Amino acid sequence: MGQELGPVYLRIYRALKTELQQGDKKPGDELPSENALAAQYSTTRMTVRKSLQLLEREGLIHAWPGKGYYVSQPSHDMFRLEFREDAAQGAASFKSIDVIRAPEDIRDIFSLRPGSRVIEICRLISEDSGRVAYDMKYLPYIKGNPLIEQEINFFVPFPDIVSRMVPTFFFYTRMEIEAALPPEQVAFRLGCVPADPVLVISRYFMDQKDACIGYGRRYLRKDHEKLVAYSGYRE
Amino acid sequence: MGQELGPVYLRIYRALKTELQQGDKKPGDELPSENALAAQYSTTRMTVRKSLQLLEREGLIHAWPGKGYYVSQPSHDMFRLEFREDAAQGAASFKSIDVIRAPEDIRDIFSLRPGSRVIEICRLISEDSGRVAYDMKYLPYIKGNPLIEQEINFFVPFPDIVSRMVPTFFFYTRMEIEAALPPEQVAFRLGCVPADPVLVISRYFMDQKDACIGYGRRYLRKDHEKLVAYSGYRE
DNA sequence: AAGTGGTCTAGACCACTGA
DNA sequence: CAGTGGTCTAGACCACTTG
Repeated sequence: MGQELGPVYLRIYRALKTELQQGDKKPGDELPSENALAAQYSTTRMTVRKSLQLLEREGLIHAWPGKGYYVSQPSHDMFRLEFREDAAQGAASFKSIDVIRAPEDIRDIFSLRPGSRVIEICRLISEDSGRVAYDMKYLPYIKGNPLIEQEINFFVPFPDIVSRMVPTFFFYTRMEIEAALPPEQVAFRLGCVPADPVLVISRYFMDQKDACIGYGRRYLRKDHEKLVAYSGYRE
Repeated sequence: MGQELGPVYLRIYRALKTELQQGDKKPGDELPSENALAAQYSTTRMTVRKSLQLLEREGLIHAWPGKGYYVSQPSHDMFRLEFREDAAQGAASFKSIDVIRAPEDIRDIFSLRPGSRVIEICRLISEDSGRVAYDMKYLPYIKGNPLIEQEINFFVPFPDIVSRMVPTFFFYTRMEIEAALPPEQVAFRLGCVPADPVLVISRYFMDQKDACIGYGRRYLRKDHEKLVAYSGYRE
């Protein structure tokens, strides 16, 4: 027999999870009650509850007060997607950082008046195989904020830069993913023809009042890098 | 003052969360110890722990055994993406369901021998504004499995159909998102020209042994429907 | 009425960090 | 060393479901 290691609540958790993995229990089936499990493992309800809460958090089971615990029907429509600012192996060749008059689309995003200025940061990401992505980021320009200017020169992740602009770190990011033909300039910089579709990934950093405080857009060449997401129980 | 409702651990949780939202505490700052909070709220450590675990699960704070609790630096590179089988308002006009000899790409996905057959389900999704998406789904064909044939005619979500094929409900989905030009047939059915890029969303349903047990591919017209994902603390 | 999960108490021992 | 979080115990009362 394998050694039973670690805290009691983890041993119970693993035992129950194994039962579910092996198909001994199907969605809709009832689990033993907390009291039954406590007796079975010679422990108390509080310890058993900890095991069950773990399974519940993973979406494997759910509690029905007054009745018992039941195996859940797993959902496969919520996905986890990882998108890192700095491509893992990608060499990020710096392109430009400027204060410019905001183009109309950027003005709309930040709700700025015509003529307002924004900070624009452009980068080209390359790998061994060639150019992979072109990245544009925008921040509202606030006079006399040298902090930002200094830090932008270093490789501080964009979310962290955005974070300095708000009084609290409570903000969220909305990502939009679409397919498009690249603007001529972008195609040129990516070294592909404008008829080649690219993946466009937009990120809107929104504060608690749903105002946009940072915006980034990345063009991904279709022949490199895919976006990957997962749902369910990946080992 | 607003009424303080609900269990004690939720009141403590809300009080602490409000402090974080208002920026009273910044990432890296230390929180009061469990004992201090228990005294402050005239309760016990176990109750306070429950509040803190909630915040910890949300990624807002982390515990450092032997030291204390600290406000976390939130990460903005893990996103939540919702992808529903049946477009919310989209009228799913049924197109075809057939048993066919697997094309080479599908054979590779399922690791099938040449000549093997698969079930192919095609659907065209339309909205008021017009055709939005074209959907292809594949399952290995297993003789004498009338269950599947019967159920496929109804609008059972694909993950649930796939679920019947495995002894346990433990499987995961891998999604790949890319930009591409649509194959001629797909462009025709979507009512767009082949030079118009589309979003291609592939889903691989994988069992515990990393074998593919179901595959779906959706072509999304670029002028409709974007994929949207979120990270961080959305209210 | 008996059993269930949800909450809560008032202790306990442990391994760990810091002064 | 005193203080911290991590685990665990042996009770308790409540609202709820079921027979």
